[in-house]
This record gives sequence, C-alpha cells and structure tokens, in this order.
Amino acid sequence: MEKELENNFSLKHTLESGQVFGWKKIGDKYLGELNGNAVCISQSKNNLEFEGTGEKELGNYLRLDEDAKKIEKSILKDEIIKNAVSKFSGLSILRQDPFYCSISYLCSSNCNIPRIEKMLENLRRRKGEKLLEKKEAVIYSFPTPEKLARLSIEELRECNLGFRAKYVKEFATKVAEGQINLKEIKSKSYEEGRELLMQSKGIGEKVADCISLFSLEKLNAFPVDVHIERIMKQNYPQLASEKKQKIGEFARSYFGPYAGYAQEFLFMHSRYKNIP
DNA sequence: CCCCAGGTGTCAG
DNA sequence: CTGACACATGGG
Repeated sequence: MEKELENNFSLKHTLESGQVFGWKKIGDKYLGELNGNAVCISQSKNNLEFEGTGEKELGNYLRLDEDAKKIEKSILKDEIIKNAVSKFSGLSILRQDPFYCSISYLCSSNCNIPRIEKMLENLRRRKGEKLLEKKEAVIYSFPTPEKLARLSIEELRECNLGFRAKYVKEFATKVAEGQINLKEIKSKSYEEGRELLMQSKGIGEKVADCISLFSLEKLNAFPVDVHIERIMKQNYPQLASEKKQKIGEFARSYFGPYAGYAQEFLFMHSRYKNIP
C-alpha cells in the first residue's frame, strides 16, 4: 500500500532517532512489528510505502496527523536548536505502545544502545511469537505483560537483562494484575503520570520521562540523560553547574509544550555531530 | 584489568 | 537532602 505525505516527514530520522528499538533496516526498507503484526515500511520523497498494517494505524503510529513544521517552529528558540532542527527536520515522535516502551527504557539504565537492542530482541526471540520469516530477517512479537510476568528472574536473566530482570518482572506483574493501568496513566497529567510510573522499581525520573514522551502523549516531557546533560551544559552556560532535574525544568519551560521534540533534536545533534 | 554505557536503589553523613 | 557506590554484562 502507499500513502502520499501531506506534512513534512522523515522516516529515517524518525526510526533512527533512538526513541524506539526494534526496527531493522534492510536496504531502504524498515522491518519491524506494529500492534502484533509484522510490518515493512519505506519512504521515497513524499511517498510512504508499507505492508502488514493499515494506513490509519500506521499514520497514528508515525503521528502523521500532526503538522510537524508547526511543531518544529514552536521550539526554535535560539540558534542552537535551529541548527539541530535543520539537520534532522521531519523527525516525528512516535506513538509507541506504552508497555513495550516501558520495558525498553527499563532496560536502558546503565547500558549502551546496541545492548538495549539486544536485550529486547532476546525477549522477542525467546518469549514472543514468530510473525514473519524472511531470508533477511525474522520478526517476532513482543511478549505480553502476562507472559513476562510469568517468567522467572532466571529466565529473564537468560535474555541478558542483568540486574534489570527483577524490575521487568515487577513492572510486568503490576501491569498484568492491573495494579498499574497504563491507559489510565495516559489520561493523567505529565506530573501525575510520572509520579505513578516512578512507584515501580527501576523507573526513575529519566525513564519515566521517556515513557511519558514516547508512549503517553506527554510531548512536554524532556528526558535528561548523560548526553542531553552534556549538550545543555555546553550550550546554556547558566546550567553549567545544575543537576539533571534543574536542566529538565529549565527545558520544559524554555521550549514549551513540545519540549520533548527539542530533546530528540538535541540528542540526534549530539549523537551524529561527527557525521556530516 | 580498568573504564564506560539513554540510570536507579540504597545507605551513610 | 546529597554524594558515593553497587548493580549485570559486553565492548573498548
């Protein structure tokens, strides 16, 4: 199926921004899973080509309904962010599945990106279901909260989760038993939702911000990781001796309701600063 | 063998 | 409230 894009959008900047794990790049196509189906997506200029999902479902995931140019404009507060936005224009913040997103960022603590990818792929391979088998790649679903909750710490350890295994089990159990209701959290304010998420062990301020931004429609959330901390301190001297929490507060009020977009652009800018 | 990686929990001061 | 330090694990 095909779709002509009305708004400014870059599939590459969106799927390779580090906000989401699990998309495999095969040539000019991206293979992955969306809502339990194996999906293949590619873009050429203003045209989006896709298989395995519907136009509406994909459009919602990619946030094609929002005007990206308008969002970008709203955060252009200075030359630094203008520079970052111009390099990665078309980056969209996905509407990820909250459970998958939560597990992703629970696994992210004190760990590098390739290894996070590996942990999540291990969970899919060992505990998910095979959705598609091609010679280039095999796509698995991500295990449900019930499935993860039933696993022992040892089984989770076998997926190389390390000390995060107990946190993943606790979170999955709370979701499976209804003690954590992600839909309900989504309907709450950024501040309230963040507090609720942080009641689960392994979720601190940064992870809660990532979950809020990438899967709970809290586009003002501004996760401050070591990279963002470094960039912010370099670019805004008044923050030089501030801590992560203050940096987040500053950014949310400085960049406004779409501060999360600013975070993604700055993160990309720092991640690829040595690549022309 | 030491250091680091999209941090967080814990415990002493 | 603030600053160490541990935590699993793979790679440099």
